[in-house]
Amino acid sequence: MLKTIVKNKWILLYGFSLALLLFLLRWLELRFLILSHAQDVYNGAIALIFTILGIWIALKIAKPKKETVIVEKTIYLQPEKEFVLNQTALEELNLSPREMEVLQLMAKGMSNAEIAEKLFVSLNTIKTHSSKLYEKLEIKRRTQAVEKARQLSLIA
Amino acid sequence: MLKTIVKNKWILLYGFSLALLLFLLRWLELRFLILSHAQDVYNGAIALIFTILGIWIALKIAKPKKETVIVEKTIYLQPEKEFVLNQTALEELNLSPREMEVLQLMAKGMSNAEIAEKLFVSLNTIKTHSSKLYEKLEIKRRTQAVEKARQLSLIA
DNA sequence: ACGGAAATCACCCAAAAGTATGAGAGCAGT
DNA sequence: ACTGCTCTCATACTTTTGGGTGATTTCCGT
Repeated sequence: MLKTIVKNKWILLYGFSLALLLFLLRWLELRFLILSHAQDVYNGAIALIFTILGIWIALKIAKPKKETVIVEKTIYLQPEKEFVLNQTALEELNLSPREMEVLQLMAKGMSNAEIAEKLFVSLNTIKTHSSKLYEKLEIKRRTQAVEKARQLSLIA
Repeated sequence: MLKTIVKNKWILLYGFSLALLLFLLRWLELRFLILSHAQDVYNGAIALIFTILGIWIALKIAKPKKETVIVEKTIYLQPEKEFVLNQTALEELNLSPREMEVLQLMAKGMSNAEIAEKLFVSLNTIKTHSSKLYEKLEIKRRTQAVEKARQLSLIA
């Protein structure tokens, strides 16, 4: 059942890619035809395209004229205490590397979706990791995870 | 359909890479063909001239960009072992007493429901407080609140 | 080669959190 | 008395998070 679905996705995506490809080829062909039949149109197209290209290049490369607005922002810096990871607690909890990673990103206030994106995995995967994390830490919520991890010196 | 595509990043990337590659090859081929024609120099000239024209236009048109320069005023806090509430930051944020209370309970890993019970108000009230809290702290989520409050030494 | 752990992902459902909006009560300063 | 702020609560809706289950793949140790 699941296998079938996965297979279908492949086919769908393959078809999509193929369609895109054929479209591009067709477009190139058309361009080529214009070249051999209507030189003027072709020249015009070149002119237009390269004008746009020029504009684009200029906008990309040129240093923007700047109008500087200065905003002052106060930043409070906590002098770093040397963080020492609690190796003992870590081993006792038996967290996997990936789980630790997720825990750390969690503690930074990232959402599951953000973590998923950062680690380049799916949202579901992060959910699985976090669930196991909660199990191992014997907690219920993500804020408790952060709290507990801090207490155990698992994170800074 | 879209959901499916998003979920299969690898497949999507593969499809795109393939399409891009083939497109590139086609483009090179076309370019070679063009080079064998007589019109090329003329076309090249047009391209060059209009590129330059485009650049010129862009430079003329370009609006000055507003650039916000944030000047960071760093303040180092004393390296104390005991927790010292950052009074300055607290005043700047303009958090109400109730909001502070909620923030502290949040940091302990309590859920909104638990906080509501503890403070003997309704869940909706806590939601209102937390929303305002997020607004004032310029954040989106509860874990970020804990993180930020800790950085600012608003909580232990 | 087999078993187990880890990592990945899916689907469904439920709970918690968050957003938007409105509104009333109380309190302090002008 | 008027204004502004805080605290309170509600309703309705969306998003995020968490729980449970099961599948697949890879890698590691026996």
